[in-house]
Amino acid sequence: MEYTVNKLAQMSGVSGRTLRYYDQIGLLKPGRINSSGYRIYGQKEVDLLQQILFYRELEVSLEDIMKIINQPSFNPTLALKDHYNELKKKRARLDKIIATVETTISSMEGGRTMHDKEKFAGFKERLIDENEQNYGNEIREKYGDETVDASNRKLRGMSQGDYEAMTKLGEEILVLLKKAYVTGDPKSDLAQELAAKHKEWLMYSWTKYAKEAHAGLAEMYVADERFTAYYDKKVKGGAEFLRDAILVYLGMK
Amino acid sequence: MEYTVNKLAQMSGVSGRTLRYYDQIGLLKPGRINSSGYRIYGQKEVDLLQQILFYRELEVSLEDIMKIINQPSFNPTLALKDHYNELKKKRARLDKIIATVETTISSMEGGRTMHDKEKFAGFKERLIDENEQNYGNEIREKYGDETVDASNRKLRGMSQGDYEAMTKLGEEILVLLKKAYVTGDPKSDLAQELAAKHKEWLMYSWTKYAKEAHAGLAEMYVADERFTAYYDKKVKGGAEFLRDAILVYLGMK
DNA sequence: CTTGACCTTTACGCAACGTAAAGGTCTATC
DNA sequence: GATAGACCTTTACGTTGCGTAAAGGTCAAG
Repeated sequence: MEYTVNKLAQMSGVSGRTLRYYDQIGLLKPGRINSSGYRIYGQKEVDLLQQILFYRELEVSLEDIMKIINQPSFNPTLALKDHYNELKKKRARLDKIIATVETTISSMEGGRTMHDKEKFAGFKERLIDENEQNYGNEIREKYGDETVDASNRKLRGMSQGDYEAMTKLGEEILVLLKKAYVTGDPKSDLAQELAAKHKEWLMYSWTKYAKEAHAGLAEMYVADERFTAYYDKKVKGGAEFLRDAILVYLGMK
Repeated sequence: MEYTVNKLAQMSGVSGRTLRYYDQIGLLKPGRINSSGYRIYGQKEVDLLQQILFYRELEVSLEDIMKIINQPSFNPTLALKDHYNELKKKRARLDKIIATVETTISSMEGGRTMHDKEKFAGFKERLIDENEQNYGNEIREKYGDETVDASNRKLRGMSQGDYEAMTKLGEEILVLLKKAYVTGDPKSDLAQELAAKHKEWLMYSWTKYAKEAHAGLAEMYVADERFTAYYDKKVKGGAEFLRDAILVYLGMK
């Protein structure tokens, strides 16, 4: 069976222009040219075109496709593996972008000015939730809690940079707590700066901020001895002072 | 603080050309032009550039960025949501592609245990490889593409005979599809013969057979319009019928 | 006053085609 | 056998977001 450009085009789902272009760059030349200069494609070309379209579907560039099908010394498997790695990188980038867009939208809707890093954290939490909702039980049954928890940790795992920034901020807070504590006044500028920084610190791991939650946490610092111990380690009475500063900051005291 | 193009470029991590381009298309114009015609950017422009770069990172086109930042009536949240949907589609496509590449690679690998003829071809192949590397272009010039293409087919693991047999089998499959389709039953003997022949046909090009890969390909026949067109050309609904027959054949339906 | 680092505009190049435009060819019908 | 309409040809500009010369003006320092 022989075909003219547009016949072949219609058959294969590409445009005539595409076939002419492939001819032009030497990727797929017609089997012969008839007396009127028409391109005539035969069975061989049809098959080759299918191969070409297969690779094109895989987002291989025409240049690389040319190499794959024209040069016997070229290793198609290796080429595909390279390409595979590129695709994975591309998807990783895309995932990151999608996450950012999503959090950007939700922060736009919430009308809050969000920390870039906070946006990331928020998305991860939601991811974990969705993941758990959809596959949690199944995976838990199949692979055990260990696996699920590990994956959650991973999802939750912030970027190295975020983690470092958060840790650093946590240290700053302790230093600031010591300085503010000597003022003895939860309303002092230092104490209020402390409270603000504490909120900022929280935002690394919280997806949604509510005054009540912040206040509740502050109370917990005093009520729960584990927290108390953590802040009192730096300054005796530190937990209590921090709570008071936060309550003032929130306009609750 | 004021900056010339390249100062701002260095500060923001883009190229000077990029800034000139943004000026050209009206996306970001310098605050003023000095007496020598130099572009001078102020703080306002720096901030705007940062906004622009933020959106650019999210793969928003410059045209859309322009809309977002220039038109007060334009709803950025809606715009981002549209964009978000596009991104998700893009990722879905990418996932499909990656999956296909994976199965293709694994089917390409898997050793050369398949066809005896292919093993033989393996020897010749190495010969051809060395030959091509040294004399490839010369041969192409002297004997034409025909010769080289013939050897390519060998590289792909097929002898001329295999190639013809495969083509013939491919045609048989189309005929059989038509016949089987009229039974209307993917479980019918004819349909199952069809599926078996399809597997046989696959084995010409696959080095390793896996049910999952076969099933995946069957799904692709329906999902990918090019394949669908190919099989539907013979019988309307042919691709779908073939897929069902294969799934039954594989015990997956 | 020259040198070299900066700035300017103009313009071609990239990937993979889409889309005219201007013109030749085939086929069917009057 | 003329003519319309469908199909083919080549040429060439447009698309996106710049990179990369090329040809030339400007500025600060030695």
